[in-house]
Amino acid sequence: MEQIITRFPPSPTGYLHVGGARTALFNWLYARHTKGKFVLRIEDTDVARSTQASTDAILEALEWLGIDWDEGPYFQSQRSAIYSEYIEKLLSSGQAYYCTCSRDALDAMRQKALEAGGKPKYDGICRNKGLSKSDDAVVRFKAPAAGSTIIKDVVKGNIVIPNAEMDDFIIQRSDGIPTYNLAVVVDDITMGINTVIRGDDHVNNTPKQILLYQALDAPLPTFGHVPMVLGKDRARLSKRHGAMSVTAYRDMGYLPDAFLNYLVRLGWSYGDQEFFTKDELIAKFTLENIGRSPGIFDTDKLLALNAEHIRKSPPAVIAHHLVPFLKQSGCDAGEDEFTQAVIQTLSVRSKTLVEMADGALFYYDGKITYDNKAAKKFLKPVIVEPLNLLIKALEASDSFDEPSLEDAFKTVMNTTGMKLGKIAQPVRVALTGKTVSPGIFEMLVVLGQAKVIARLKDAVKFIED
RNA sequence: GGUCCCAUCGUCUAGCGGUCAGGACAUCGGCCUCUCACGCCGAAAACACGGGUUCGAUUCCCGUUGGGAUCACCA
Repeated sequence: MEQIITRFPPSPTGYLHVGGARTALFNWLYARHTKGKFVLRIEDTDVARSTQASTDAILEALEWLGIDWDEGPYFQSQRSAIYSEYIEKLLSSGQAYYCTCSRDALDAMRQKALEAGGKPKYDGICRNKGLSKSDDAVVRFKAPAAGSTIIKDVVKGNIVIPNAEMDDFIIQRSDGIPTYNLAVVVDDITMGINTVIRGDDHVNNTPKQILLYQALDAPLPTFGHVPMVLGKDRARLSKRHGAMSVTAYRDMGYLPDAFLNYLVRLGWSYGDQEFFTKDELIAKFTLENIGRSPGIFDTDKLLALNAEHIRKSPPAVIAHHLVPFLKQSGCDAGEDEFTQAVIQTLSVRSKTLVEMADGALFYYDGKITYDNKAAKKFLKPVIVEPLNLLIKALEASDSFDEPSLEDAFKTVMNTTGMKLGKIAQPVRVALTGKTVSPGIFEMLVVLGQAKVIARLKDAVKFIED
């Protein structure tokens, strides 16, 4: 079988948003699954709205997601010679023509059609005028007025669109720049793209593109239109539903693999399986399992999945993503063994990296500042004696692993008659400043003998003052 | 409005003619427990409606309703 070549063609008019990321992911996964190629193409024919900053932002987001490309990025703005060549082909074969209708005339035409209850389309008035090139002329494609065009869609099945729906659409603007439909088709032909997975919102111009393929005598790619992502109110996902930008999720402390996992499950399934590593996705992703109905973006589920990925990822991987957050909080952390040990105590109780970083700070702090309420409740004179006993026991101990720590605590429990719970909370506050933290013993081990004893002594002093 | 798409628990979904309609998130109970989590056990929760086809429809067909998309010298 022929090698699968897919593509992702964002237009650089903003950041990479959730919906775009999902179609990029589907194309990327399919290419990786089939050992094919994934091409990145920047569709910047809209000069007025395209910016370099947007391009950079999109590339940055893709890199964070781990979606890499085999070819590109190509820029449509640099390919005008190719488009001209193809437009010329269409012109000389009589499948396209120049049109000099003014925008005002066109607007009036639409207005009139609308009032008459019809569809606002171009009436083809210049079609047989045999106009030649001029400054204000656009190039239109001669679309068939009758019959219908059929899309063989791998996710939706056959879609039949009456050709009457299409008018002689513009393929080259008066400034010489090709329009979207023409540029896409020429690019896909010349780049060898044979699989086009894109959003549902494109089904309506797919027949136009099919007509162009046929006029250009080029083989049709496989089309697949995936349903849109909706917001909570069932309307198409937009800014008012919250974060749209992929990198915003990075900044909120999501793991890229968790985000990918969520995105792919929104509209694709593999039996009952919910959790996927990236490699599993590559191994299991196929077009047949893409759903046909639109899905609502659910941040609760994304959060739950993120928590699961945090729990199941190797500490070294988490460390890589966590360290920037730690540094942002002003702590000098590296992706070292200490940080990884810290992560192991925190991963089961962190839903995001932001949360994890927050819970990790006390490990790195020099001096602990006590939460007021916590100190008031647990750092009281009655606990001074047990704390001193504990300090003694810990100083006497020459190993500092969990069993020996448990022994130390038992000694204190036996001599004071206190239960573990009564001792653990004050110790927790002494070590972390808070009433919530990882388990006492695992935390002590990571913190180490010196820090633990110092902090306990600080606490005793704090109470006595 | 024309055209196109879609329709299973609140949400994501499994199901591909015969199932007690399954799983996950969220919700609500309980267990575990040094805090918080994790984990475990349990509860509640769905086939939009109406016609067909069939011995039998969640499943196939048609219609209704509802939702979405799109109708530019934007992509």
